[in-house]
Amino acid sequence: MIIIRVALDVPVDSLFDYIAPDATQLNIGSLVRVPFGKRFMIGIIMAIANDAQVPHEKLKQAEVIWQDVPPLPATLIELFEFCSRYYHHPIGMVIMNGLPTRLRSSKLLPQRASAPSLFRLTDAGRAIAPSSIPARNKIKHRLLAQLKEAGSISSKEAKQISLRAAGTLQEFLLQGWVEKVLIEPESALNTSSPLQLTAEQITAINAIRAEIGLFNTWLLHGVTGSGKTEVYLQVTAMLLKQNRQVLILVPEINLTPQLEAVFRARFPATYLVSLHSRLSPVERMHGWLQAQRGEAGIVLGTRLAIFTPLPKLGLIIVDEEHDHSFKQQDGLRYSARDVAIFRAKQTDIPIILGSATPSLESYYNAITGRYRRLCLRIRAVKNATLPVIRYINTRAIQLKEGLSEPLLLALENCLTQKQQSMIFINRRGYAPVLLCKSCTWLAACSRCSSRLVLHLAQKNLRCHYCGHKEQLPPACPQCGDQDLMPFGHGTQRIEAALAKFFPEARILRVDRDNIRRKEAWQSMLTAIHQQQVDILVGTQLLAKGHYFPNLSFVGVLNADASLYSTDFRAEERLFAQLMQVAGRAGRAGTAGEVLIQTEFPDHPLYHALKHHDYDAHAQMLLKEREITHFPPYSYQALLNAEAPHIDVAIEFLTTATKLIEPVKQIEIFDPVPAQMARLKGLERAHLLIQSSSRKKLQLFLSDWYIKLCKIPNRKVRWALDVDPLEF
DNA sequence: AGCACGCCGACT
DNA sequence: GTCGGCGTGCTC
Repeated sequence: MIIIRVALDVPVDSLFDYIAPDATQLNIGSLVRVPFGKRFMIGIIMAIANDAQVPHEKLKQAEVIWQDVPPLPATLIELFEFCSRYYHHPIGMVIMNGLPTRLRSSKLLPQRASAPSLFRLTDAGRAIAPSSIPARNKIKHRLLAQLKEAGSISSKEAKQISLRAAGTLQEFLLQGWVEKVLIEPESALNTSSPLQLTAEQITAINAIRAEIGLFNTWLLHGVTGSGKTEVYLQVTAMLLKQNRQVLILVPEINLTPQLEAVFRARFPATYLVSLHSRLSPVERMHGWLQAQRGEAGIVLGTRLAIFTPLPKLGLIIVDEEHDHSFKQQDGLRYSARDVAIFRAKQTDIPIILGSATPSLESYYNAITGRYRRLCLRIRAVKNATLPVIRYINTRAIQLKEGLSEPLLLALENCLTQKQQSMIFINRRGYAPVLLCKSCTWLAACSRCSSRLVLHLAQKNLRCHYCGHKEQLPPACPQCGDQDLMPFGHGTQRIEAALAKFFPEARILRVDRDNIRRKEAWQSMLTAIHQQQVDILVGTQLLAKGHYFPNLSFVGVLNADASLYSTDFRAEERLFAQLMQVAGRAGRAGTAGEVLIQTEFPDHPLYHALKHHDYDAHAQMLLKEREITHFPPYSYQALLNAEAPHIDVAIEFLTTATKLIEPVKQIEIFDPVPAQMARLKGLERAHLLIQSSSRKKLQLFLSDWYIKLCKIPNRKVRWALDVDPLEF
């Protein structure tokens, strides 16, 4: 009897044994449908054995092995196993987290989608007179017409004519009217770039190319506008020429279309697949399968794309590596950047981490020699200099609707000179607080320990943490006073204020509320580029990776919020954000100016920012981290617990600490309520574990995790977060 | 995670 | 007498 050991999507850290289905090819990594309890599930064959590890009477027979999906490659399974070990998460759940949902559903066999192929008109096809085809056969006529005009048609173009065109093309193929042409890998090394490369870019490209077949973590540290993308493109070109695949990770869905367009334009003959959570399940599955078959030369996606099978992988690029959205915050709490580094090492290929403001972890690794840093200090665009940064002390000055006189003046200047300007405020909605003038009431979320944000346009109050919405009350629910006062400023309020101050200006607000619709952001970008906008008002969405050629002024409001935060990474994040925002100004020949309204203009962060001195600031933060013994000078793990009542969560954590025998080099902190103590109706607490040795921490966690699973677990949901970013 | 089994309170 | 609350425990 042959036994297969199967990983399933259940929160149990073990495999499940089944009798192999009769007379089928058995492969490790194959998808298999098995009976589990009362239902059926999809699992992965992890091992094949002669004997089961459970009594024989318990064994059931697996139903069917998916033949249409090739088995997961051994290296991908290894990657999953690493994640399971490192993040202490059941292997089955790790694997299922990495597979497209459509493959996990037990719906039967997915249709095969291939990379687009090219159909070229043959001489026989050219000789066909349109009149010989019945007029009612519209698809044939249109296909033939297009073929005669262009000489060839890709399956993708054919699809645009009609969804049934693929069948018609097959008919043409059988009749010998067209022939199938393989799309060639990048035939020539495409070095023609629109710009003259800077010396720094050339140095970086040559350094990476010189060791293209070896594992290396390259930290591409380049100021905004220094042309990091060009370095990615040049190295990618080299690998595509060698018929290797390139994986590119970007932090946000909003950034995929932009980078996708750049890569598509540079490598028109390479098949590019983009993978992110906004795709339909079928689209995602197809992209994944095309990558697995090696048909996709470039895979570009968000963090989930790190788990794509890529048989010919030759390079990984992580753009904006410092971005926190590479870390998944629930389920498998992995960092796609860190997993990417493991994967590069495993495959023995280079990985490029790109950023204008590297995470302190990466920066530290670079200066200690674990990573190799390549610096781009000069902006690649001719005549573009870094913007001048000035501060407005808001404690010494009167504000009008949250805006200072110098800032309004600068905006007016831009308007008269017909240049674009931008106001950055990291707060959506109209006002972050709504309070009653006569009593103490303020609008709070019933499910979270948060304030409700006033959204005046929609006349409602919203919780930005759980998404709860409620109608704006006409009067104070506590004392009945009708004088409810919005306090503080959000994007909507600033937009309204600017409209009042500059009635003739064209103002565009950009925040999450505004770009919900799929195409909204794209059309806004077009409007900005066509200079149909004078003043942009927006959140950090505006700061990330976009190029606004006519933008010469940036105003920053309310940046101080995170200056004296309890989160030890808040300052690092703020600095990165401000560098990014400042980098928007003055890129193409126009001198840029940045004005920051702050109560603490003397804060060291602002000093470093003024001189665009990332290194000075990073060195300063590193000193602090060293003294306080925080990452990168220590490694952390967080045990999170949530329960209907905080006491229960704390009690669970206290029990958890009691399971620990004192271990050298492992620091255990006291259980404390989380920053957002209440979220979505549950109360949360956590416990921090810290060690200067990653290895020691891992050993400890492995042992502890087993014990944690055995705690009789009433109503407490808990999870381990290794290398946590949020507390 | 699901899903069943199981043991105590208010209903046709 | 049963319907149903969700506490406990298992799934190969």
